[in-house]
Amino acid sequence: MQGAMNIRSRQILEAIIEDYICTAEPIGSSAIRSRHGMSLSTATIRNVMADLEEMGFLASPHTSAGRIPTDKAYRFYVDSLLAVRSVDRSERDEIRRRCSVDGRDVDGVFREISQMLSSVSHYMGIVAAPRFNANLFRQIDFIRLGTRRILAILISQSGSVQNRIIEPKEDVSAEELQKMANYLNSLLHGLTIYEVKRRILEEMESEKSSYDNLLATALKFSQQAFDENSSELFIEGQANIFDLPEFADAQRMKDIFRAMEQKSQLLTLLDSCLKAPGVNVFIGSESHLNNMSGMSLITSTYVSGKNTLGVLGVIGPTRMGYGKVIPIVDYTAKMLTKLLNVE
Amino acid sequence: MQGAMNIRSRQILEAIIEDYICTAEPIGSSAIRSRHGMSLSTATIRNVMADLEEMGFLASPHTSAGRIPTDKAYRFYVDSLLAVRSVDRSERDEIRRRCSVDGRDVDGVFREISQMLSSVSHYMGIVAAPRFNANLFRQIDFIRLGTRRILAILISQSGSVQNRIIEPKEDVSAEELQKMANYLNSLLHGLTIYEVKRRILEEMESEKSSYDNLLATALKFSQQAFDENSSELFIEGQANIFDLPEFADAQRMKDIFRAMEQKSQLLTLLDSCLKAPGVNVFIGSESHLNNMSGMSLITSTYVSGKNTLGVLGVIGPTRMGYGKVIPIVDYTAKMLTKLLNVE
DNA sequence: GTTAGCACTCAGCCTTCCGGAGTGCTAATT
DNA sequence: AATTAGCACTCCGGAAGGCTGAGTGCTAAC
Repeated sequence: MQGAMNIRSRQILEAIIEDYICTAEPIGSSAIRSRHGMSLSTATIRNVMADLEEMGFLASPHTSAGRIPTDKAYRFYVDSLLAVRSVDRSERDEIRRRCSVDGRDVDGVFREISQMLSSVSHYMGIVAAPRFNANLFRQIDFIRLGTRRILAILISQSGSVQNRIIEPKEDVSAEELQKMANYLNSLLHGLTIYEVKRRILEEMESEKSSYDNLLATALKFSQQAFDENSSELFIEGQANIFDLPEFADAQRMKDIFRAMEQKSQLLTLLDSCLKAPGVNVFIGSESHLNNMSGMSLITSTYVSGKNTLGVLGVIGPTRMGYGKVIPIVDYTAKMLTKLLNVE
Repeated sequence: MQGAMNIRSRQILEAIIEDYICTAEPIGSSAIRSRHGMSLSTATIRNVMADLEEMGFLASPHTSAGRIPTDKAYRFYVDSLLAVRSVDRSERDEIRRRCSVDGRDVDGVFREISQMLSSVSHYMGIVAAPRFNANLFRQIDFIRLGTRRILAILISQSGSVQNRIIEPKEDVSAEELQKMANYLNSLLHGLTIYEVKRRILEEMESEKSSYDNLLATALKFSQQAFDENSSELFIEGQANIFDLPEFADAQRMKDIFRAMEQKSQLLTLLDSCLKAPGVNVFIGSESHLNNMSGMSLITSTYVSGKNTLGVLGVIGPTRMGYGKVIPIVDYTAKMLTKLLNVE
């Protein structure tokens, strides 16, 4: 029996995990027996539980409490035990209903989807808007706001809009700005933003000698305009998490709150998901994020054509309803993909 | 002595308020005597305190604890006792340093200022971006994202950028869109957004009969584009609040969190400040917001020309350092005003 | 009007004391 | 050899009691 993972052990592990997902309380041997109609005695179940604990699937908060699944247990559950259901009818309707763009602003679309994810899953929704850099250049506009103040508007192929305020050393007239925009629009047409940046640098190099002031200025502006921009992260429904019993403690709440406040860490993690298509599940410490112990993250990517644009997902406690949430995330990612690919 | 507010009572009230602001703990008669070098006996102080309690300036959590200032006390303190200092040198430098626009995006400016307010005050910073409606129209652009999908970009005089995705029933070519934009830009030039909306309705009415399809479509698009948009609210530094002892309790934290999550209530309050120029202080229940008991809000307005554009401020516990925070909010509002009025 | 003195109150903390849930071990049963 | 009944043991959590110290209100003296 030692070390082996026979059918009975699996059943018991599964029972514990599923009960714990519901109750958030340590599960004892008798609870398993009664709630799952097992024909085994509690003593036998205890023996199995002791084995499972030795194998690292279970832990006990203290001697006389029941068992709690470890991260390893959830991992095993997700990989081997879980029957991934399809999305419920009502959830599917809700997702479809709230995946729309008409009349919204671009950010609003992502924010809405994040909200939708949180309300459908009852955990936190998270959507990383597409990195502007990963996009194709579409158009740049310069608008003169006043003396020595210019608004640059950048638009990508997918419709993301960025703006930058630029304060040049010398004033530039509206006509000159128009010329600059025309020049840049023809120069940069059809490039990726990444290429755009390189192109601008090259041009600056060659333009330096020609002393064409207007073009030089145009390039300088555009360089500023395309300067690093952290892609936006929409996290919604944090209140959902705070209602869960395992986060009732004030310190725990603060930790989570801080983790969500520094979005850069999360972004790095989500960025790494860009390379892995489809659904990803990070359980507890697997995310390697501070303050994220006890939390799991389920992500999926949304794409446009061949480009993976961004990542969305759900953050919840490790004892989250994986069987329900995974399909939700998956379906939402597909809906968003569809939404962005109307041509 | 009954009811009267003589100098000694004031001094004692002030002492209690200031001590409580520092310690967040009920203040007893002996603490006042020792910490403020009073030549009175504790018994006398107690008599005064009893009077102040009767007048509604003090409350005691229970019989054998010290006294706590009420909202009424803070109000009296702010109105009558408080010596408003000017901003510290170092704070002023920090504010100036972080009030800049160069290279930022428009929202980024407001977010940064909100962050700055929170880090300088050690409470929460809050900035309501200008309501687009309160602005002057500058420019509209239509960009064709694909079949039956259009991106409208609206720019106001002050440089706020809004965008809307529109899904028309029939496809429209890029050239037609250009024509529409030109038409609208000339039609709406120099109007306030508010007038713009009315103008569009009027035009739609008269255009209806002429059956010029292009113009009708243009008007329909612009109507959608100018549709209601909730102005953005940037709240930063919530973690500052969660570290205060009075919010150490989990329930309290949840309440605040929820209050900040529903921004619409806060927006209504801030909107009401638009009419009142200069610094406003809402103490505790004065804000009439749910879940805002125990919190105070200090606001000021920033303007452009004659238009009051928006509101910014600081949210903290009622026992906040009013003497320090009021000048900070005031100075920041002035700096932002200055920043937006470079012509 | 002010103050010293004193009895009184009460939150906070510590300790103690159960009860209950759950365990691990052992010996009996299948 | 696996399963089970039985039992002693552990330990959390809540209830109850007691003590302390800070602070009060009142009264009588200054």
